Amino acid sequence: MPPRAHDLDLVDGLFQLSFRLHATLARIAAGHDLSLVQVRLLGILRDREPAMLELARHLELEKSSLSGLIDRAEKRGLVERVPSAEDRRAAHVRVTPQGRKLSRIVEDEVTAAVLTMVGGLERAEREQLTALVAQVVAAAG
Amino acid sequence: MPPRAHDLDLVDGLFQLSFRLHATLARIAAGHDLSLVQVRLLGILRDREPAMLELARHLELEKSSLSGLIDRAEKRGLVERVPSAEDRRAAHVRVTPQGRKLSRIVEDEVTAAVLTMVGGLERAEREQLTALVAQVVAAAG
DNA sequence: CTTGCGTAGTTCGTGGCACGAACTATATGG
DNA sequence: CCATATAGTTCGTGCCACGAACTACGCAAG
Repeated sequence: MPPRAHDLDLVDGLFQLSFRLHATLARIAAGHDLSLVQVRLLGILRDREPAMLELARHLELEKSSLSGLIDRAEKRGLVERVPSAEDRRAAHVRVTPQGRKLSRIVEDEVTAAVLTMVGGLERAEREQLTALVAQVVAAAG
Repeated sequence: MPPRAHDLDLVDGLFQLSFRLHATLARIAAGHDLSLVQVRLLGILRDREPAMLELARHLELEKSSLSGLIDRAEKRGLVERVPSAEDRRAAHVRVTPQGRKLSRIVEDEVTAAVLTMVGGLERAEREQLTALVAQVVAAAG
C-alpha cells in the first residue's frame, strides 16, 4: 500500500522544516565557533554529568568519536572530565561555567530565531503545533 | 521581553522532532553508505541539473566543498558533471540512473519510517500538522 | 583587438568528525 | 588466580567543510 499524497506532503513538510531548523541552529552555532554536535553535547550536559559511555549512547556516537569530541571541547574549556567514584575505568563529563554560559547564549539566539520563524502563526495555531509535535515526539519514544 | 513558557515548549518540541527526523534519515542513509549531505544532494538533483555554483548555494556550501562532494559522488557513479552550453567555465550536475534508483530507495524507507512516527495521530491531526508545518516553512522563505 | 577585472570551478592545506581496530587499565565471576 | 568483559584512549582512515591560491573563461571599456 503506497503512501497517500497527503501523507507525502506531511513527510516533505516535516523534512523541510527540519532542515530549516538545523540550518538555523548550525548558522548560529557556527557564529560562536560551535558545531552541531558540540551544541548537542552542551545541551545534554545542561542538567546531568553522564559517564562517557552513557553520553556516547545519547549522542549515538562510537566511544572513540566521543573521546575526540570531549578532547576538543575540553581543550576549549567548555567541559571537563571527572573521574568516577564508582568505577575507576570510567569518567563523567561536566560542563564548565564557560561552557554553560556559551550554551545559554546560543540557546537564546536560537529560540529568538525560531520564534520569528513561527511568528506568522496565531496563538492558537502555535499551541496546536506544540501539542501535535509533542505527541509525535512522545510516541517516538 | 523573554519568551513565554508555552513558546519555549514549541521551540523545544520542534528541535526534538527535528533531531529525531535527522537521526532517522542519517541512519537509513548510512545503511546505504550515504551521508546526509549526499542524500540532500540527490534530493536536489531529482528534478533539476543545476550548475555547480547554483548547487553550492542550495546546499549552503563553499565552492571548494561542493567540488569535493561531487568528486566523491561521481566516483561512486551517483552523479555526473555535464559541461555547460552557455558558459565554458561552468559545469552542471546530473544524477545518474544509479543515483536516482538509490535516492528512491532511501526516500521510500524514510517515508515509511516517518509515517510510522506520525502514526499515532488521527487523520485530521495529520492534516492539521501538515498545514501548520507548511505555513511555517512558507513564511521562512 | 587588448587589457583589466570578475567569475566558475579545481586543488591544496588544515582541522573537525565519525568509524573500527588495537590497546591499557579496571571490573567481575568462577 | 585466571579468563573474560568492559570503559575509555589512541591510531589510521576517509568524509567533509573552510579559505587561499590557481586556471580557464567571460565581459566591458578603451
